[in-house]
Amino acid sequence: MSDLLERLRGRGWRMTAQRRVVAEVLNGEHVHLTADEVHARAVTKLPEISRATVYNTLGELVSLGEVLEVTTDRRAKRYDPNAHRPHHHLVCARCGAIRDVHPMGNPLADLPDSERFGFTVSDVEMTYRGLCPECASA
Amino acid sequence: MSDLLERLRGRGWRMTAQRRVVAEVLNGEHVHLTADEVHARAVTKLPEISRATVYNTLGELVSLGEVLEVTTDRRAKRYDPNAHRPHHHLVCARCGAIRDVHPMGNPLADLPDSERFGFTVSDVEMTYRGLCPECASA
DNA sequence: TCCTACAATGGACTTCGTCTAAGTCAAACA
DNA sequence: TGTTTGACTTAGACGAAGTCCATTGTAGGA
Repeated sequence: MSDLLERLRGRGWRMTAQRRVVAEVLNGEHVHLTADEVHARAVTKLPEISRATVYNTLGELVSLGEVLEVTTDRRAKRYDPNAHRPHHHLVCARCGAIRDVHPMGNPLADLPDSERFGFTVSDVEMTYRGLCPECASA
Repeated sequence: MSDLLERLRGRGWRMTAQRRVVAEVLNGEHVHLTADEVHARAVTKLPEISRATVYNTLGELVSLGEVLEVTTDRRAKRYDPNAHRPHHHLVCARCGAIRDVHPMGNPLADLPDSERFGFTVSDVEMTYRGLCPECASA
């Protein structure tokens, strides 16, 4: 994750304690935290950090392309640091657990011209839904 | 749409003016209204209908499987009466226009076992994004 | 060290949606 | 047809998630 900090500094990001802490919290595989969860963890490292700053910093990381916003339900947005490798999501319908997945095939090619309505289609988001092992056996 | 009203009555739905109006508003192809838009249109036919009733009725139509909830952005949920034929959505990233689309292929089969993490996968939602003809030429 | 533009703060505000208590009415039944 | 009753509707309070803004603080360059 220090690569991230380096990259950000290289882009002219002013480095502050708050931004460093937010970047540190967003680290790992299958990490999909809400803004409030990020805030809660950031507070343990930097007690005076405000919610607004967490929102601002997450928004900046998203527009820099370093973090993805994930919306799997109508609750809070989640932030996914795995922006380098394109992927989709698998969500447990009961407990909300999320996994990053990499389906085969090319879904963009699966949309015929007759179904494009003249749109310039550039991207597709897929959300698989089901039950995780724990919820399926419960 | 009177089929819908018949089906609902057959399921023991108490028929009220409010419910009839909501069902009438949700009629057509490529209809994806927010709850407030449904309310605004319902009010022109039945001025005293309340927002809460529109929310209640939409929620009931969704749990009866007659209407789908669509979330294409972080704004309000949209309600899609095209629940009979499974489909996905194509969304304009600039103006938010939505079209129902039917991609080829079977995206569920495209998720290898090694990418299922033990989940029982039952469904997939796809959202294509791009620019509609008007926004692309602007 | 000082300056200044950029960042952080906290609280008010907005949007979307849910809940509640009280009033109303569709439809079953006499 | 009139009565009755419990489901339906209403208005407004409430809540969660997120944005905005005026003020205060500070990173990093001169």
